Amino acid sequence: MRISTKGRNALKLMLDLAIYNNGEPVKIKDIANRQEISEKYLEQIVASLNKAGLVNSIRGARGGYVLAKKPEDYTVGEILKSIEGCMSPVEDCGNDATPAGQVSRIVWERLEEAINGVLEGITLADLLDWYNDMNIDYCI
Amino acid sequence: MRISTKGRNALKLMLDLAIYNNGEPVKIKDIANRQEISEKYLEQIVASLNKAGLVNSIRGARGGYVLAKKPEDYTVGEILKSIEGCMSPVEDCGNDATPAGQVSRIVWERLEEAINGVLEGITLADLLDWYNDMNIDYCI
DNA sequence: ATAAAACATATTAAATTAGTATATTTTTGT
DNA sequence: ACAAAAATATACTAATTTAATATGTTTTAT
Repeated sequence: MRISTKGRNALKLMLDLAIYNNGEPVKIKDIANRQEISEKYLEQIVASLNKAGLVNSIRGARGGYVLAKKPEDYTVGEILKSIEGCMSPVEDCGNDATPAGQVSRIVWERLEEAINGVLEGITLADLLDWYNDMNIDYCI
Repeated sequence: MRISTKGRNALKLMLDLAIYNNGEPVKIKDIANRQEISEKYLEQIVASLNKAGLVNSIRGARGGYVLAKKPEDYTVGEILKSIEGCMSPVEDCGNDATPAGQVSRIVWERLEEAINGVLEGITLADLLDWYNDMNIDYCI
């Protein structure tokens, strides 16, 4: 019942993009240094985010990535789902036709609903706010 | 973000024990046939449940397993946890000291709370009720 | 005694995860 | 025009986890 490190790193990457969200594209190299994640690994992750349309890429020298929309318009759920597929606790929506399987499905459905409730209820803007609150000391 | 099949089979096993919960010990062989799960695989699973004290075993011929307490006294959470360890979405309770890591932790904490809320809120007796409701047609 | 059951341990095969490695393409600055 | 910097693409690998299977042993009722 774990979120993969890939998913967690995707969230960090998106938060980093939100933090450094001034017109300039943000380089993977810089994110890699700041977040202490391998550059090549991050490239794989951002490729998925790009394919999902969550980020825009600018190629070539002075290129990088920018958010495709405003931080408040991303939910944590959509970011994680772009990496992990759906957040269901069982695959195939648990299509186990046995009696015990059908009974269990009620559990999995309630669980998925609760998970989605949390993840759709938190936006990238929330993460950014928390980040800023956390660093309020350094801003005096 | 998946519940393992081992965990799901553990839940089916416990439900089966609850269904056939008349003084007699229930044989793994019978559970295996009813739930269509390999006998040897089930033995591994029930060994964990036994170690966790969730079931009692009766050895020897005519032996088997019985629930250690009443169905209403088991939560789905405790059953799954005895197999899967804790249900936290990140290991080590997410002790990532980086700023982005600390912000992410808020998400994981809320998620774990929601997951536990669901899983601790459903008991084995609930599963049994749902099972009986499901089969109400056959009881006429 | 023997059969039926739990119990114990080792092995395996496949899938997943978490990366590395290598090369190509695109764009900017000089 | 050219070099450097960046994204993009693809292939590979090593470790771990998962989902079993296999082989035996111990215990107990009949």
